Amino acid sequence: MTQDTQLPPAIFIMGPTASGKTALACALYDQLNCELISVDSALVYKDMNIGTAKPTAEELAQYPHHLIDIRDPSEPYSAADFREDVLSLMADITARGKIPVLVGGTMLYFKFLLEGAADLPEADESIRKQIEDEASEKGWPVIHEKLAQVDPESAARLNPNDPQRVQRALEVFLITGKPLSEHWAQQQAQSIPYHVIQFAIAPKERKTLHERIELRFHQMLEQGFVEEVRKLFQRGDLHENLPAIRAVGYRQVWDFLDGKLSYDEMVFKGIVATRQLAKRQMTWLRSWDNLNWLESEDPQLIEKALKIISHVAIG
RNA sequence: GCCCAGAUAGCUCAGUCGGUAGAGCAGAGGAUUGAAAAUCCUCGUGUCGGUGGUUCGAUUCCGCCUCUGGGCA
Repeated sequence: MTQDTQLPPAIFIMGPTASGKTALACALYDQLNCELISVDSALVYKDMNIGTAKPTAEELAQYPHHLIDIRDPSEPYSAADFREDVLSLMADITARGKIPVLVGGTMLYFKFLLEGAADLPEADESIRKQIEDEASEKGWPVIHEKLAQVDPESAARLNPNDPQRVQRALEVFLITGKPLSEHWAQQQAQSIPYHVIQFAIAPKERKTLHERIELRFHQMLEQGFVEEVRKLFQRGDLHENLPAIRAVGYRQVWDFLDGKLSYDEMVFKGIVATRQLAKRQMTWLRSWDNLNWLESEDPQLIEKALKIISHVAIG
């Protein structure tokens, strides 16, 4: 990726969950002429506040974030939706003479923004259901074989046990009559029209991150996380297959409310799921290009970030 | 004090009719194109509680000891 300093600046703050991204973003908001955009697949949902570690209403009043509370938990949001929303927001913010500051842990969203995405149809619930019904009857390997007949390239790439991707590849073919691999081949290289300064923030030691995650999960429970999920549970129109209800912590509390887990099991599995999320986020970050790494526990954190920003973007 | 059952990977446990052992979970690494806080892949040496005996060979059989459950007094 080339960094063209003629382009307007944008700042990314990425990192695993519980690493202190929000605090850094708010500190930058105090120092820079900027607007904050959340890059988080769970913060988009209304009525999911405690378990997503969403900034509080007071914090949001002082530090407004775009792309928070923009969907009901019953309405799925996607990486492509994000790409469209964020590009339009970034253009508006830049037009106001401000710097867009993107903060979050949903790495696929950042990737879509940086590298673009193929021109593909959006999810089709009826086709997905049709594929799922067949899969539950015959098993996913049979669906994979079916995919191999129409899109051998994708089938070779995908594991037969990966229902989500096998389903998506077949879905794309059924909607467009063209294999996913062909859509990819036709994809145009898209570069982001901003001069992006990217920060990654994480504790120095994995152990520290694990401690922060465990502490935070217990704090969420004290703050009424179970009651928050109970309200969603009692609505009656939500279910475990929705992206919102599959979110870390929500899924485990949901299973507790459904009688599938004891309270202690819920707590253990909730913490474990959060650790595993953080691990996957770190995997993205390790091979990410052009990162400026910051340590969560560094007392000079904000100064260091500001120095890099003034160096690269303003100075 | 006596009887019974246990003691094996970080945790829960399986197993070896005697040839030094393997699952699940946890953990680690990786992948990631409209669900991504999702989904998937790879990775298992540990005085088999201690000690003595039998044996070519004991984690496995036997004795004793320690600890943990449960029962009887």
